[in-house]
Amino acid sequence: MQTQRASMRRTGTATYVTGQETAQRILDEARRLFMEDGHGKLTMRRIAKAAGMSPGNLSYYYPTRADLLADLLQYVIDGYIRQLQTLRDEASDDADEQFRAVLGFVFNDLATRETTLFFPELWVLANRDDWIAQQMEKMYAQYRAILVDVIGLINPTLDETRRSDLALMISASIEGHTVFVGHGRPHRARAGQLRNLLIEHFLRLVKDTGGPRSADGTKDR
Amino acid sequence: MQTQRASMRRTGTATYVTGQETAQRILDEARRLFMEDGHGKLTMRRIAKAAGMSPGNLSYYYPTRADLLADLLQYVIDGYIRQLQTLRDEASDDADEQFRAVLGFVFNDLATRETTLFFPELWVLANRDDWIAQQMEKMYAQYRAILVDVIGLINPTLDETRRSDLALMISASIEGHTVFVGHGRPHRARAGQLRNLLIEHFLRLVKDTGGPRSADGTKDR
Amino acid sequence: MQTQRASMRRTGTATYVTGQETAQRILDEARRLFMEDGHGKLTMRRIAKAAGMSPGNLSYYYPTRADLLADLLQYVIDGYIRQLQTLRDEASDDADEQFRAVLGFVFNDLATRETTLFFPELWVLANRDDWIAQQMEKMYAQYRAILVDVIGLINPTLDETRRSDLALMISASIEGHTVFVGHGRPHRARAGQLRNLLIEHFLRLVKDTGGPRSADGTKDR
Amino acid sequence: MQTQRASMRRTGTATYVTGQETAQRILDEARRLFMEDGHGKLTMRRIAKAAGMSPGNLSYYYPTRADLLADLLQYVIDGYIRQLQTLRDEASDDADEQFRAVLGFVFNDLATRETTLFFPELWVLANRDDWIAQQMEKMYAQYRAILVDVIGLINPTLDETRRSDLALMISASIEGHTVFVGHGRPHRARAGQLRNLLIEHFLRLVKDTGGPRSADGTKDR
DNA sequence: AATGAATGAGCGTTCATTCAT
DNA sequence: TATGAATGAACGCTCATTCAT
Repeated sequence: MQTQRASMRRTGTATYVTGQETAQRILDEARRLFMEDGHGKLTMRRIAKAAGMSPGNLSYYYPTRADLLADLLQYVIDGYIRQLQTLRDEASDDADEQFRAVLGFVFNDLATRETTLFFPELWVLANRDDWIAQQMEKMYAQYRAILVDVIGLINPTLDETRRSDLALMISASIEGHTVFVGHGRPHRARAGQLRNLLIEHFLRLVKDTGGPRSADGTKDR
Repeated sequence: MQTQRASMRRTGTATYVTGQETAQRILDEARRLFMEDGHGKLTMRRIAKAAGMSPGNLSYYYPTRADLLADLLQYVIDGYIRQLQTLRDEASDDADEQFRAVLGFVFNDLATRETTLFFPELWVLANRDDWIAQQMEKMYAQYRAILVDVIGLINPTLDETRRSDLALMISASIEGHTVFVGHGRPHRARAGQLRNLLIEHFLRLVKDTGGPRSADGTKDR
Repeated sequence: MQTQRASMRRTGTATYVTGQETAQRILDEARRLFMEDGHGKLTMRRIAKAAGMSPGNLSYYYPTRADLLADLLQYVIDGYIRQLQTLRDEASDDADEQFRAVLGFVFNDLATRETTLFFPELWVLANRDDWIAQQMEKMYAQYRAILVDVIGLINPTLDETRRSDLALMISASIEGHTVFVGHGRPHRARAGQLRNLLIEHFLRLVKDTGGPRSADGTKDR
Repeated sequence: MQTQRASMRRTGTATYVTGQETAQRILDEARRLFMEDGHGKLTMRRIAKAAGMSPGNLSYYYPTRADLLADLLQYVIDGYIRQLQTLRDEASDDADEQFRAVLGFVFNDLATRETTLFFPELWVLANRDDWIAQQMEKMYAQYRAILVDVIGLINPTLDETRRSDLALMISASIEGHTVFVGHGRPHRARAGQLRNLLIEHFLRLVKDTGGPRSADGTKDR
């Protein structure tokens, strides 16, 4: 497993121990504030205060807010990627169970307070900032890569395109539930039901889908 | 059907014609700015300037930014609700076709620039503001009500709960595609494929799902 | 004579009486601070405080510091231009006396605290900002225009180019004395001597200079 | 003749070779930045970065910005003084030619980018800081000393005061041209004309001026 | 002799809001 | 209804400076 470091926009070198601690404190507090109050209220001053430092010192580590935000998102996204890799490593032998494990994990995660609050913010930012869109896509791509593999195990007759499309469709569908059954969302009570419904159903779909150019009625309309 | 104007937080009485026109102009320009640059850059000054008025006069119509935002979201959401109702009214007799029409419309809509930009912003706001969450849920509830009806036509053996769960799952799944195949999003080229895949597949699911407490392997895990 | 107004970069409309007063107070206090402490210490906050207003209100009148500075320089320069025009209007009939009056006025003015402090700041700004350089040149051009006229009266045999060159040389020479005999400068005690020396001498030069392409030994070396 | 280095405010002892090199690098980079962007943008951080060092280390050499500025101006001024002395040493035997050489050199120099940008900054600083005013005066005094000598050679009948006044007047006049015919200034195309006009004319003045208390019409007015 | 780390004040500017006109 | 005029807090950021390492 990789080391923790994700910071690349930081100019404060953090070579001393105190510096490293400060750098970490910045990311942690920024992360907390981001989750808590969203991007709009994530100001340099608030981060500095939360991390117990002066604004001047914060901008020694991050000269601009954009730099800090970039590192912060990288940091959080890296956390998710690491979880995904762990997930894969721990996968059982049975393909169906792998499928259930991966989607189940994501579904459960989406209901946590952190994820429910974080991802919509990320989606908004990605809509306005190309670099953020890229990082986000990189993360989702890693996630889908796992899905593509598992789908291939379940139904080896599917070609690459079909596997990709299925993975994309499945992951997009699950992500969509964040807004409805996520933490504090109105239908969170149905989360368990929907999770099983969705997973079993997509599992069946993967199995049932014919090979390349299958007769599933797909034609662009 | 509702009237065109939805303003309820506005304190300016807008009893004169010019006042009504101004009120409308505010909402239209605010809407445009919201779509264009997002909630974070939607400031009273910018709205006032866009609507060709002074900030002072804007705050005659909307004493606080929150009031304006509330009316604005109501206004935009009402627009979507109206579209949904039109959709229902124009539905064909064939249940399958109704299903395809409703979901097809939503899927196509999600790829428009406006919707791709607007909904994630709405989701973020709903995460932080209960009133907004309520209005959003009201809108989605109307949308799902249509779905529940159509699902009932397709498969009358399903009980209320099952219909609701299916409608929720289907709508959530489709919404999730906004982030991946929406306007400017990295996989927009697959939108057509995914739309058909998703719709046909959900249609089959609705048909195949057993009656109440069906043996679909669903148990909370 | 023109009205007092020079402001063109101001966005505060100053239509009310209080607004006009405020606009005037800003320019006056800014002018005072500029003379007193120089461009480097002329900050929006200091101006606002000196004019007894909030920074927010100052930026209602001048959205940016550059706008304020532009108006300020225009305002001060206009003051000098007005003085120059008065000077011309009051000129006596005798050409020699006109010459002495104009140069004597400038020389005396350069020794005032205001002018000694203001002009070097202006020269520095003109070195870095084209717009300021333009405004400055416009002012000096008006000044030289007067000189050119008087020189023509004194020695009608001179062609345009020669008159212009003489005016330029004379005015530049006098300006240079600001740094040496201006207010608080080390040789201010010699100001009187030098003024007479310089003026009489330039007067003789104007008289002695031959017509166009005179045999004054001028060849580019 | 002075040594090359003039640093007197510096507290870093610079006893090691590397220290001396660093001290030199600071002055050179500071000089470059001062010429390039002016006093207002000459910050400790920018100098440190340009000299490839940390702000902390810079303040080991110069504890305050004022100290650095003092040394810097001394350094630059010393450069000019050295040029002036070279000038004198290379002077021809003919007095008239010496006069032309000295003034010609200064006039040409004033049109260089460096000098056009540097001197007005110096004048401004001298207006606000006595120590700087002193150093500047010291430099100009040396320059005028040369002029006084040459003037004495040309016209030995002049007494000290008259020679001094003439030197002051001549040097001030030439300095004034910086703003009008210097580098990038609007009348730089006339520089050659004006130089000859001015020099020949002042040469004649020196020759023509009567002895002490001459009847040149000079009376304080 | 040098860097890393930190402070605290100040910068220009934007903002929601208020209120007299 | 509408604008003009004003506030005061907050924003991101830069600065000279200090001090431990």
